[in-house]
Amino acid sequence: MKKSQIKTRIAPSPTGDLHIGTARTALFNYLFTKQNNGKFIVRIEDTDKERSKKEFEDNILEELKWLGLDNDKLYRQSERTDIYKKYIEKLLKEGRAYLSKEESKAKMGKQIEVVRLKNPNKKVEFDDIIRGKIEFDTTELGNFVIAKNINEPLYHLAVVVDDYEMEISHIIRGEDHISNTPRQILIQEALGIDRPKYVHIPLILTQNRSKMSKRDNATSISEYRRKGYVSDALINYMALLGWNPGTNKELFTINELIEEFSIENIQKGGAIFDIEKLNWFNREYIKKISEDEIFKNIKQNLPKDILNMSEYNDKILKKIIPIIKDRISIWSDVLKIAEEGDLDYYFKQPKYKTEGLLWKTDSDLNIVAKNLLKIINFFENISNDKFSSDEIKKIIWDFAEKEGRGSVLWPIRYALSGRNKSPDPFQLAEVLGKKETISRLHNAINKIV
RNA sequence: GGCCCUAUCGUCUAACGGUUAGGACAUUAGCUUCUCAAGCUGGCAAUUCGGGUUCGAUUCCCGAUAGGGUCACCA
Repeated sequence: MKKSQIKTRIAPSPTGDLHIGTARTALFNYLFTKQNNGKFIVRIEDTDKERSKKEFEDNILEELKWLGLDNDKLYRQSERTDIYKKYIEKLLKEGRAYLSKEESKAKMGKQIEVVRLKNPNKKVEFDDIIRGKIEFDTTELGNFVIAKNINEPLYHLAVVVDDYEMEISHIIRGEDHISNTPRQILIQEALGIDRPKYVHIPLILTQNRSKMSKRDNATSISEYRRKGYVSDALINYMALLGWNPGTNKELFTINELIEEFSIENIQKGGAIFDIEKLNWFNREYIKKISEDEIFKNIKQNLPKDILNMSEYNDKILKKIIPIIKDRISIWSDVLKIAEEGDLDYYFKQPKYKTEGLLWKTDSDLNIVAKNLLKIINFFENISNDKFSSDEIKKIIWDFAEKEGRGSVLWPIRYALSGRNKSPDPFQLAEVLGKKETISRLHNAINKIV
């Protein structure tokens, strides 16, 4: 066995979409491997014919690719039965395993013949790079089954054989595999093969501190992708779940992660998955994305009612990108905002009740009308190309100051948006343009008189 | 229940055996042009408990407690 090269693997079973925990394990393997110029292997563990599905394999591969965790080599256990058979026969021939006739547990009453390992019933001790020595008494394991028959290996046998054949140097996997390790070591010893290095990383936990399982809400990478998380944000967040650089730095590119990652800094205890923090990371990444890319993503998440309205056009959407950008954490928030009615008014005259034009303590709509008329006057005097937020503000500020900011600003903003909450009136006016702004102001006045 | 792993703010975490126990998210107050968002400034908030070892334990050891994982003819 060549020892010099670092070789790692992840071994997902295609019984579900790529799980967030598997993705994080893949990431740690990937970072460690790339840092050491090693090889990262993906091995699809599909020995269970009943539960393995091609669609899940496709999903796993697809999402790993989306995350940027490319593998150097892909294997499928279902294509390697001949190899396992050789090892099972060896074990049988050397008396380290035996055939056992017994009643099927799966199918009551059916007689079958399984392959069991002869357990030497000894204490097994192994070193875990992040946990130190771990000791087990394997007696309680009994003569466990390693294959359903000579052609159908079970998990433990297949894993041991593959890790050996593929020359895996470091097995970096979830903590839930600690208890599997002694079994696998027993098989290695029966086979007389070398032991790889073990690294058991902490689990990702749900809010109630239990292992994230498929039945929990959002556990597949696909779901996060669909909701509009950015892959780099997901990577960054997952890297910091259970690992830290030892400094206060939190934002990392994948290359920085490869550079700074270290197994020694991996945490021992499980980490709760915190969607709020992930959202924060996602915002940070959205900030860095180019206008074009943002535009594309926002448009994709716009509901049909907006896209299909006659007033819709890309120009306006482009203008409100900064406004939207500040209000979303993930792309699907665009849809949420739209559904709450906070986007319509950029495209068409909003409907609203006249009383809404009144600022808090004010009660006289006639004064509102008078003020709006005055504002229209100001606006008329601004040339089209100077109709910008800053300019508008400069021109009406003194007047607003004199009449009371709320009394002036609120009606403008409300006349333009028809909403109690919106961006400020200057921004709105700029987006809408001189003509539309003035038109909406006139509309408001007409409603009053 | 057996075996195994783990234990710092609500959450993710930092701290050669000596720090006012630090940062981030969340939260909270204030500021910033009316409302919102963003931004800025400040606040609240933790070493599970009990024994040791030590001049001195978040840190080392033991125990308790709590949480988690695992106990297949799944992986």
